[in-house]
Amino acid sequence: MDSSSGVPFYRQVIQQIEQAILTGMLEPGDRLPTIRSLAIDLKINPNTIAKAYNELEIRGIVTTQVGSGTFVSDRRPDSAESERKKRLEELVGRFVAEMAAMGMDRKATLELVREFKED
Amino acid sequence: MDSSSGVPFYRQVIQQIEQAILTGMLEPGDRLPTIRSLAIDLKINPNTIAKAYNELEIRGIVTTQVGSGTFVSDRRPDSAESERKKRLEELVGRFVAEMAAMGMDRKATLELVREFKED
Amino acid sequence: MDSSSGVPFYRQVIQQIEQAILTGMLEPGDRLPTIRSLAIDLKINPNTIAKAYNELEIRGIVTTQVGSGTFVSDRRPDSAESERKKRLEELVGRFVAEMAAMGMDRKATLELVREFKED
Amino acid sequence: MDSSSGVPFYRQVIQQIEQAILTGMLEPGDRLPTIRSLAIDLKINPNTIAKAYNELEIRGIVTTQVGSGTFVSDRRPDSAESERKKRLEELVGRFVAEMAAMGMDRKATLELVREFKED
DNA sequence: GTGGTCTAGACCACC
DNA sequence: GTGGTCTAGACCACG
Repeated sequence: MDSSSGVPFYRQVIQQIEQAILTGMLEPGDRLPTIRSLAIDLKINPNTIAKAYNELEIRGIVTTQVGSGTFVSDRRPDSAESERKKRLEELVGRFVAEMAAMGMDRKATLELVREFKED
Repeated sequence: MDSSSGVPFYRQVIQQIEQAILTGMLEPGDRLPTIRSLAIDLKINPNTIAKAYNELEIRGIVTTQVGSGTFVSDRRPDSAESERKKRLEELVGRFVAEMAAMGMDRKATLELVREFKED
Repeated sequence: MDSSSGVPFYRQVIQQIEQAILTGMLEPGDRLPTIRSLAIDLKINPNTIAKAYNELEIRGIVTTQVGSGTFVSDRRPDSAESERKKRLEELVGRFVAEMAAMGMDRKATLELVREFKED
Repeated sequence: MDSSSGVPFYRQVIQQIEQAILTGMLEPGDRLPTIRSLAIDLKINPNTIAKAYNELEIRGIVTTQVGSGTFVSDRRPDSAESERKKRLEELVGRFVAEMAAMGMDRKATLELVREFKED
């Protein structure tokens, strides 16, 4: 959890779970950590996890069995390709705009991306 | 104004003005639109514009002359170089991570940035 | 609010709003009651209303402008056509099954749907 | 068992048994499946079946003979007509509302119900 | 004054 | 022990 990013905790949780599903770390049918255990792990309030799980359920990404847990839903992200492209487009677009706002043109931006080293 | 992006209006205003200065559309000494006229233009609350102008003034990018308006200041918006670098680093880092999360490696990411076309 | 029905308050709120949109009492662009005013009206906790509004937003039925209110969204269910069809199929399927479980065959079911009068 | 409907399993079991009695599939004096066999059949926890049978007994719909099984009692399940109508009304109402929320008017809804084919 | 986020805690239904 | 519902209250960002 990154409390300084301004991104709400529950949204960070959602992203991480979507991430895990995308990368195959979580597969359809897999059980998510219980609300309480994850809350303890992340050191945040259980209700915050519950809110994240709830949104994932409304969006059809997971399903909930009261009394037994929360599971990755079978429905695959079939919206898939088009949705994925849309999201990539959006990601790149926002990045280019932010870099431009910092005074970096496309060439300079490319240079920075190329040379970026992960910690 | 993009009300669906989650970026606060006042921050969008700030970015657009910085952008305009960077591109030369606004030059040192130029007068910015009045708070009220801009508010009407953008169809948002005048307080929101005021907040943006205020933050721009704090950062030394514009100066306010009570009674006559708000002007682009002479000082270039060079918020200390180190700070700037830090922010760029952060921007690029987050972007690279998000793209990786979508399954794009550095090469694919560069390709997308290179080919991105603004609307 | 019917506290004896077993249906959670927030779900009752959702249904009533969907209902109001259905009947045209609420139209795209209309502003919903504020969370707090509705909470007072219905004599329940504001957070409960917020939960209902939140779910409506996730489902794309309303949109929220922090600071100014919650509005009936104009976007129609743009969720990709295939996704939409799937959901409709699911909705109808479950309904037909439930009616069958109550001993109603297709003909009787159609009759009931045809004659249903909104409150 | 429909785990996505939100209706508790034990209540679904109750409904199905009431249903079976209503339609004559089960008659007074008939023996219900044992708790364990039904649990295996439906792939749910035996406690859940037990809870359903228990509630049916409280309501006088079945009687239990320890050591020999659970039997349909003589009293007919006539909580009957008014309750039944209320439930049907509710079922249809919610369905119509959900379809409306998906942008389907009454006519389109009827069409979908008419043409729905079970798997 | 608008909604958003987070915490905390109580009580319930289900397995 | 699982998640669900509801209340309460604090603090924040936005208009």
